[in-house]
Amino acid sequence: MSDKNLPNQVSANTLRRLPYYLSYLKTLKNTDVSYISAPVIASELDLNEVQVRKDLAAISSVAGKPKKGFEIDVLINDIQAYIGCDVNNCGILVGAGHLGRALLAYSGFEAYGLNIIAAFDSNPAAVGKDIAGKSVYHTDALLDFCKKTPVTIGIITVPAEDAQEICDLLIKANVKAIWNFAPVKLCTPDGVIIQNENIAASLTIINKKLAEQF
Amino acid sequence: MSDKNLPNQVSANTLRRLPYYLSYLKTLKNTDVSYISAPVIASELDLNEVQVRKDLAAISSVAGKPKKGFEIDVLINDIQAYIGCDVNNCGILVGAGHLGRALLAYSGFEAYGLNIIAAFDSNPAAVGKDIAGKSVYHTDALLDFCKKTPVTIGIITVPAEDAQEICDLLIKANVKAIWNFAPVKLCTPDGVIIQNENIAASLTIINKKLAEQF
DNA sequence: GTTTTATCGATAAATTGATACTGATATAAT
DNA sequence: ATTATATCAGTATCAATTTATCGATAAAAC
Repeated sequence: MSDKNLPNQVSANTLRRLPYYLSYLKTLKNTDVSYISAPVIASELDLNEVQVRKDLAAISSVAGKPKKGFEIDVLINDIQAYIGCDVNNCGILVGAGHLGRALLAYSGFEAYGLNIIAAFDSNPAAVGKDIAGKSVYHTDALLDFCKKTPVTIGIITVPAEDAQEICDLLIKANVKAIWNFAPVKLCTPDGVIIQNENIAASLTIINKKLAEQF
Repeated sequence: MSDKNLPNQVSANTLRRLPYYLSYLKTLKNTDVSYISAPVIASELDLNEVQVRKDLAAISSVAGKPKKGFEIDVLINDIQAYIGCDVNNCGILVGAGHLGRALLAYSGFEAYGLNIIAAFDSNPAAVGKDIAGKSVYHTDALLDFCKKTPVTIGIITVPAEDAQEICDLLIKANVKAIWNFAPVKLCTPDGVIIQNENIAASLTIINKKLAEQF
């Protein structure tokens, strides 16, 4: 049973806020304060005080102390543990275009438990290259690669029209989760985790707000 | 007055779905069908039928026809217009690291009305380079640049600890919106639009789902 | 031309997430 | 030691979003 004393139904919104808490708490680590209260976090991060308390209660087993707040070090540890900083998932990336290369080179994912170990592309010009110390193989080699080295997370950075095909391939390769950067809904069997990253959506929101303002 | 016959309070969630509608509708353009119904879109995109209808009603002035649905071409046009594909916003990017370079090179933003015209970095090694035809200048030159060439959108891809400083600089340079890729809450005066892009959040969600499953 | 039916649009219900409120409690001040 | 107070945790309220229901209607079938 996956029974913990923490609620196992934390909303995606809460999850989204965790990295912000973490980043803020880390800025306090160098200072001399060792406790932080929910109202202070809330005002710094422009959130509601109760919301902060609920978020923290959901992911941390430690209780806050009246008049002082929460112990910063403990909070940092709990958030990191909850986020999965301690896990180590192997990932491969398919589509070594601009976006793909950037993600390959980006070093921030290790802090969130993801280790991208290789990339794949069907473009002969990309195959064989080395990006940030990671090799780019031909997509045809993907299945064999995953037989030898079990991969948990597949990252899709191919154009929208190719995304489903790559998705099918990744599922055949037995990945447990797919992180999809193409703006398309992928068809997947039950049990495979899909996380859509939607950069265009943010631009849409910006455009809308800009248009509203003027 | 910014009065249209469309509701001007479309939720962020709806906005987030629009790119998916658009991408799906475009796949139908090559086929021989010219009408699409809300139930079909819903099942393809794994959404609720009513939700699809509401989203479309919010952004399109055209009515759907019983037994047929919505005219695909009209929908595509309406979504594109709403998203702001037709606008042309000038953007600059600060922080020509891995992520920054990727965004510079990524060609998909034009389709959403954003044209990144230059990049800035304080690292001498990056200054002077050309990335995807766009020059990287020193951050010190940012203010002058924006005086000559008005910039609407500032993109922050610097490390978390430098983000606020760059944010202040961009505001001094009179940008109207800031697209922030650092996982920190930025302090800004009223009137400046902030859109946070939070790649770490997605990883958090994936990790959580993976942990739940096993 | 009439009937059947898929889909629409609108309204209502339910769910979810955010915010406000209240009593309890540990810390700090007197 | 006693009092005052900031903050916590839990409960209740409120707002927003999603989902369900229902009559109306245009297209298709007969």
